[in-house]
Amino acid sequence: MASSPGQQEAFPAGESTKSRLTATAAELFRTKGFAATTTRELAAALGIQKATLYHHIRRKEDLLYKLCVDSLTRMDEVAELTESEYTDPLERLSNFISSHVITALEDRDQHAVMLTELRALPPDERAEVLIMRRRYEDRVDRLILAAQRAGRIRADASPSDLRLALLNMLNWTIFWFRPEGNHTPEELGKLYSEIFLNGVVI
Amino acid sequence: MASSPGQQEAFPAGESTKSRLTATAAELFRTKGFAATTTRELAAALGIQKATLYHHIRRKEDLLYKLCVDSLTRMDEVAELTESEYTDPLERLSNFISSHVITALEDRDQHAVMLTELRALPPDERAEVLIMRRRYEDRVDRLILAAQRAGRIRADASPSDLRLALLNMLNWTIFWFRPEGNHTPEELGKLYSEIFLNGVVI
DNA sequence: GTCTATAAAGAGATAGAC
DNA sequence: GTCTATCTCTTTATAGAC
Repeated sequence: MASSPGQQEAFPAGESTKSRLTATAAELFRTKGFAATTTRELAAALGIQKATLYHHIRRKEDLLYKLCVDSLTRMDEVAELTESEYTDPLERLSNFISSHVITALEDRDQHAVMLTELRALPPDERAEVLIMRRRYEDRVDRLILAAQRAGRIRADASPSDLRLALLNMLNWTIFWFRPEGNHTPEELGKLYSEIFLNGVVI
Repeated sequence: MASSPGQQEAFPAGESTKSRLTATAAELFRTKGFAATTTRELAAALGIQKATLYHHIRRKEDLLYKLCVDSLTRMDEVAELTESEYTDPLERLSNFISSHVITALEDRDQHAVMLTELRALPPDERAEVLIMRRRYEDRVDRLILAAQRAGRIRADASPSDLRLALLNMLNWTIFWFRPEGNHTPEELGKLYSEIFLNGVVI
């Protein structure tokens, strides 16, 4: 449907300020950190004045909160979908690893900010995000427990200990991954899945 | 030797301000982030006035720089020592993993700050620290390459790719490790060594 | 080595016009 | 939806006495 007068343009020349806001904030927050990113820098990166920023948000923290919620919502949706596509416990686990890495790296800026800048959120919003994170971790624990009960992976370590080891390996990737680098997210997901499941020893 | 008048006390009642400064800064920088930690908070945590802080340091960044250098110096010393104690490539690698985890977690605050707050350093100092980091990474690459050449671990991935996977798993631990938690650094080092080398599949 | 007092700059956020 | 102008508070760092 074509846009009618008085409404916002259906096909603006560039993306609207609102839609660019989140991505631009995510990039700055990831590279400089939330506290070290000023509203002046953010406005400049968007090509608008500081004051205009406050037409779209109430506070700087609003941006961080939205980034965290969006990122975790997407991670959970993808994990749910991946889980539904397999039944074998080990296949579920290895495909979870790949799709976690791919999704996190496709959304690198937002995902990195969600993981590392959570402490800058006001207490209530931080608590909300922590609940979402916990829900995701519980999902991983269940995948691991299922593989243990099927006798496919070691059961002398708790699901949460194995989950921490796994997410350690996957999450730190955000600190050095570059889209223009040597490997695609797909390749990294495959490598990490192989290492976590089978190790590097021949 | 006893202290003589005019010199600093040999056995002060508490630790001197200077010696407490680094550890206190490390703790604050790790928990709040460098940018979000104010000199007021730091002074308050030390029980001194803000101005007194500037008798010991020139700038807030001085503290960050010292933390990074001290942390990396210690990591490298321990790695060197561990390497000298073993000759078998696989033993060298597994013992490196354990001692990396133990040393990093014993020095948790400083190590975490070195890993996550480097971007807050002025360019020249950041470059210096990056060189030290690179030296440490090269050491890990050599350990991995030696094990590959001995035919003990997979050689279809480059040393740097395997090193990134390994340090991913080890480094993220700083975000959730608590000294009072379920596991000692020794136990975690052993678990991560087993997983990296042999995987979790039975 | 520590203090009180203060300078100077930078930060988040708002008022009100267009 | 965006602007210019500005308020108010916080920040790092220094001056100078004890």
